[in-house]
Amino acid sequence: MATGRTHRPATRSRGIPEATVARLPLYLRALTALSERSVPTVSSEELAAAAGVNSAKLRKDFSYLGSYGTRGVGYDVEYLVYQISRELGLTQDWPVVIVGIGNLGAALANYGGFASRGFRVAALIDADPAMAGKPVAGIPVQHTDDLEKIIKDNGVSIGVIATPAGAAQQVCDRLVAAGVTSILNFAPTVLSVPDGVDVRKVDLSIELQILAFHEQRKAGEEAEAVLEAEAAAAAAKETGKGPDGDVPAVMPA
Amino acid sequence: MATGRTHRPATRSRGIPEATVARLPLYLRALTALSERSVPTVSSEELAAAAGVNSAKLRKDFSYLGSYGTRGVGYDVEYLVYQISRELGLTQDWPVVIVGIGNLGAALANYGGFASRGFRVAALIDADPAMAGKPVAGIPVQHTDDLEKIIKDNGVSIGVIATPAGAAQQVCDRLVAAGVTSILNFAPTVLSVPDGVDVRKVDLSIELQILAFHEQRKAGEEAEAVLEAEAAAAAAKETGKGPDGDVPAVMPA
DNA sequence: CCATCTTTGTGCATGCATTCACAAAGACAT
DNA sequence: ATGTCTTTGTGAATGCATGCACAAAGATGG
Repeated sequence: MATGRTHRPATRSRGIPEATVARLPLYLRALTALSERSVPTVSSEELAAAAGVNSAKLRKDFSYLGSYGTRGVGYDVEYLVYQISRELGLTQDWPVVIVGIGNLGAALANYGGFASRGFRVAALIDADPAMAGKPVAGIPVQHTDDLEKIIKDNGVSIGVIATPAGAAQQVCDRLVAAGVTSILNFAPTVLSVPDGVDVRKVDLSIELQILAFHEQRKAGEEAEAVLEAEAAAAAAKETGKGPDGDVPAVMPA
Repeated sequence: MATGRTHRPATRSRGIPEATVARLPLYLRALTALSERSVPTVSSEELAAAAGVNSAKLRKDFSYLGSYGTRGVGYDVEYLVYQISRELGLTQDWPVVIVGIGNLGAALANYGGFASRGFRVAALIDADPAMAGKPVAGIPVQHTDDLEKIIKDNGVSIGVIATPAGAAQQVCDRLVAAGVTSILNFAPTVLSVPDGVDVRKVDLSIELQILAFHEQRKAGEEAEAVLEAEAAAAAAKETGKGPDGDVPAVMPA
């Protein structure tokens, strides 16, 4: 942090909970869709459904922003879009650099939703001299040597790292030294950064592994249920009594 | 869920907390790196540092898996790699399909970390007939028409959606109907799925918006700190007393 | 102007996650 | 063996997030 304080002692920070912040973009997206359909107002129930959360949570989330709803009616869509945008800092322009223009970096550069909401790809940077000058998504790739200058000239404070894992920490260090204070990391590494720099991580392989865990659990439970059912059937045969009714019926694989 | 029960009543599920599951891949990656360097054992402190968490959390996480450590020594790296892999279901092969082979889909297909850990790209699927047959990452793209057959023939239970937002729900429905029970969604939409199907979402633009929020907050606090410092300076001038020592020194921008 | 009906905003209870702090376990030296 | 030293595993305390349930607010119709 620029002041050298890690956590300033709760001075006035209106303190929107992190979990709420993470949902605001979701609401914003749903609201934008409503706005495009010229829907004037929306109830917490409807909006919650569109955003995939429950309505009590949504109302509590909004309560942190202030009282923007009208009882008996709902929320004014346009007004709420504006308030959330402002709260998220999307009413200003955020220049972003993407470092590492491989498959993923190129995909990110081409990603439309990037530009749509206050974010602007200010530069693409790659370590491969052969890439330099080549346009990707209409933007010429620049060489890593100029990283610091690019950051400073464009006033960039958000950087996206899409390099191989091995290069990520080094790139990160240079970004931070040049003044970047928020980093979105796609490389499969834990980045270490000084206090005051935010890092968010997007990791393909981790997401898949979490899915695999649940997938396995589901398979295991199913097998277990089959065993239970068989045991129950055997017991029934044994004692002459039926199953206790609490065992779900399952088709043996 | 195949049994029709949404939450089976805590029957035996050894109940590893979700937050822990989400960290296991992180530990696994750190452990794999250690394993490659032939490090035999590691303490919770060291491993925690490598994974970017604190050691108490790590120990508690591992305690859900069982007692695999040795007091006074630490954890056996190889053994732990095996245990976590098994717990995550990575000792088996998970065929995966990627639907939507645009920039992002292609990047995912080319992503190495994909194949490395138990996951195998079984097929690439796209709605564009012009793509059909074209190889991406060495795998020929197949047409959406054959989606159901592909899923069934390959026994796929995990699907990755990298289509535009508009197509995502429809693709999702077809995947689920064909037997997929875990979905990794890159499209910026809320997917609705029946009970028993897991969805995880990766959303670029949401991550950036969260960063923007914090970035703005930092800027705001800095400005506020400047104001405070100025006020304090003014007050000091006024009363002849110095600042109270609790106000951080700041360089005015 | 009053009654009714809808929908918000929030106090409260509950449950999950994190962190602390320490006793118990074991290695290792003497 | 015995004592020391390291490091785990875990009870207990705290803090955060979720969801319920309802009172208060306001719209709307008669």
